[in-house]
Amino acid sequence: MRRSAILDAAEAVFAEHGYNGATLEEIAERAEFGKGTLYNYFPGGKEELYEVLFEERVVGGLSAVVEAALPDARSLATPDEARAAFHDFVSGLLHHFEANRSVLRLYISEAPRAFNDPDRMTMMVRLFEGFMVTVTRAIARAMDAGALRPMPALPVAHLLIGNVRGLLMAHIASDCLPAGIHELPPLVPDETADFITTVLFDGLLARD
Amino acid sequence: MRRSAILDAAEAVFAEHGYNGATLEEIAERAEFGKGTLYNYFPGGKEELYEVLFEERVVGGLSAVVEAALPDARSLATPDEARAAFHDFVSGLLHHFEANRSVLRLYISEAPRAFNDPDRMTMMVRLFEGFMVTVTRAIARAMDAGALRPMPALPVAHLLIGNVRGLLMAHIASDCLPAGIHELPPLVPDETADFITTVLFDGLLARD
Amino acid sequence: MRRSAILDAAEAVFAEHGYNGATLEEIAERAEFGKGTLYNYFPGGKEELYEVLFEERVVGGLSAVVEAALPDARSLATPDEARAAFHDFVSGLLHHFEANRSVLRLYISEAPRAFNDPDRMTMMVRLFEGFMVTVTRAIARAMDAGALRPMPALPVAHLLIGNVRGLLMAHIASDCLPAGIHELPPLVPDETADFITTVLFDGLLARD
Amino acid sequence: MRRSAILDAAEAVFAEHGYNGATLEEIAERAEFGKGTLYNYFPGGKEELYEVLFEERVVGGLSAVVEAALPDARSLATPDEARAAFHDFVSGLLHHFEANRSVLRLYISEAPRAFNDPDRMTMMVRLFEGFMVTVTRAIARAMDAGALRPMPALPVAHLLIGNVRGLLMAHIASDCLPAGIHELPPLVPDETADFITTVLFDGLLARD
DNA sequence: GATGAATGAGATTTCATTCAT
DNA sequence: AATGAATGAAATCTCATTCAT
Repeated sequence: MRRSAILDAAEAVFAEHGYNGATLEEIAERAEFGKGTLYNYFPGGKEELYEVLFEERVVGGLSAVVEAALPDARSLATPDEARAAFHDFVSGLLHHFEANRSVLRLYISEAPRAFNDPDRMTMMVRLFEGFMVTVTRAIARAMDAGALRPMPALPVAHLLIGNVRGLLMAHIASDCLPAGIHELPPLVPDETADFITTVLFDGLLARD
Repeated sequence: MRRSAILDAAEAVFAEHGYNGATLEEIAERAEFGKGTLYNYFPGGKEELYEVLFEERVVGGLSAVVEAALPDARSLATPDEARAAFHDFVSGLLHHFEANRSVLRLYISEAPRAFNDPDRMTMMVRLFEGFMVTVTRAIARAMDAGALRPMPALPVAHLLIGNVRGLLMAHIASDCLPAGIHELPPLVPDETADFITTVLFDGLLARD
Repeated sequence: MRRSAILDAAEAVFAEHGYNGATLEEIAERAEFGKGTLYNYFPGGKEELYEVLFEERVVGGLSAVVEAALPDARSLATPDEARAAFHDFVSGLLHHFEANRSVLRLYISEAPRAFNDPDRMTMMVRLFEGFMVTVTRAIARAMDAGALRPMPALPVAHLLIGNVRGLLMAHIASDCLPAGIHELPPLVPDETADFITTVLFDGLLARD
Repeated sequence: MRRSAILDAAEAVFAEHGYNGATLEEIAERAEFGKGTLYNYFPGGKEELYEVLFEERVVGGLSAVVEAALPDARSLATPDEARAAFHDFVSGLLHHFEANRSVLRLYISEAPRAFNDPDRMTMMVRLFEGFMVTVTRAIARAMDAGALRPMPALPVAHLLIGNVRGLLMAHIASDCLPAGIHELPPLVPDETADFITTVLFDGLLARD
């Protein structure tokens, strides 16, 4: 209860100001707690708050999405099945992030902090490992079944995630802009999922 | 001379520690200058150093690559021409980043700082605008010529960039890891460019 | 019952970490009470705990020793009687502290805290007054009886106490040291009492 | 210059409030420096300030005294020579501390902090080692020469130091007291040295 | 121009104490 | 009487920036 109120506040403040710009003062204030209370729930302080947020909210959310869309039980044996499944996955990600704007901000803007510190990077890799494994396994299954062209599955997974992240970055960039500088149409999850799925499955080349 | 020695030092230190972790002390030391001297060359201090670095090195490098591979003069009228041109582009990016590791680190891990501050974001969008416009225009040309399937060109540009960034992120992540946690094969620019081009142009679906 | 369980815990924790290093959290934990309960028994909090400990355990113990060895009723009329009595006193102190290591730690390392605060110093002086008076009176009696050389009795009392404290400090110092740095033989109360008594009564000068 | 101004301020503040009660704020204020300046001179912060103070001022002062009074070259072959030398030593200590009140306060009230931390204790033992060795060696020489009764020299050194410290503690205690609670006459270094020397060399026993 | 000592705002963190339950 | 979550004052320490030399 209290714990999640603190996490809510931390999520908002980290998303708005970034890890370094966020102050415990502001988090405590927004949570309507004293500063010291944070340390009762998260003795590790700022860093622990950040990690828990990533674990529970960022990765937790992504995992829920991937497990809903790409369970091991789902058949990916035909091109249509594969396309439908990955469409669901991409669409799920977009819906999830649309509904959790500040989680998205955390993911996009704060995850790269890990590149400056091996410990943080190790933590991140561990956190995202399950997620990546599930995605990669689904891709491999579809390839094994002959639905997808045989390729190294892990790089394909990175491409897929990179596609989603690329579009999301472009879209939240506009949130941060004063006005009309960026002309992207609003992100409509299902249309965007169609778009990504089409490019990725059918390729950019014109066909007759 | 001095100026670029300072920038070299700043590039290295920002890349290693991130914007917040970098100290002017260390930059000055590595540049073999006094701290005060930095302010003669970059009166705006740390923030200006960061901006100049992005402008001259990150964006400058990207622009050189895109202009080499996708000049307006290059014909993109047939699928093969388009494929070859974009392959050159991706390959150029990968080669550039392979040769400029710390620029890559800046691009991947420090650019997202912009999401926490509208001013910085505006700057970033301006800086990257030319680059994005050139990529987008090339895509649009190939579509207009019938080489590529007609789609909104800007989102496709974001996808393309996102693909490259996704793979690069995965690769520099392993640099930051203790050992053997991540099993990606070493990034070979031309093979990786083949891979990205194939997926993007032909799609993942198996074809007979 | 409860009260003394709390004092036991406080004694241990103060002895181990010093006044400032001790936390009520740890004291409560070791006493197996809630933190709030401490305030039911010792409304003055940390400071009161410390004072009570000094009064009941440090000074209380010292007073018991001095009253056993140097009661007003004990005859100190001859050199042998005086020597025996003070030997008993010193030996009693050493035995007491040997059996109460953490009381000793409190006495040696935490009493000096009083020097930083007149109120605490006043308290300390009051607490130790009875003890010092008894020692001083015994010395004065022995002097009046002609057993000891006439000298100002109070400074002699400080010397005597200082001797004991000096050796004790040297000995507990070795407890705190990593290994073999300090070469003092183990403190054997009766031998050490012999030693102190000999020096103090007979002097260091060689005699024939 | 600056460095010693900071040390002067730190000495005064530590002496007045003790290690824990002292704040860097107050030290900086008294030194008429900004807080940050302290860290230019003493990067280790409060702890380093404290260590340097002990090394340079407390131990440095004691070593100067002991080397002046008890150099290896001084003959301690007869009782009179020994008595004179140790009288000089005690008198030197008392003069030194009379002239350096806050150094005395540091020595008396802050050195015991070491008992709560092995690292600090190790440091203290190292710092005081040279001093103790010199005193002990002088005692041993006097014993070897037959001037003093043969006894273990190190414990005798602790007794001697303990005597001085005991009297000093009694005297600075009165400084901390409101008024007239403590009746010690003012400490007159040479008389007090006579007193200590007499007790220690001739013993307390009355002689005819 | 070059320097680096000085600065102090501002951040994180600790913990004695309170008080509603 | 017993509790321990909540509190926030207060402490240490960092570092971008200034400016006299």
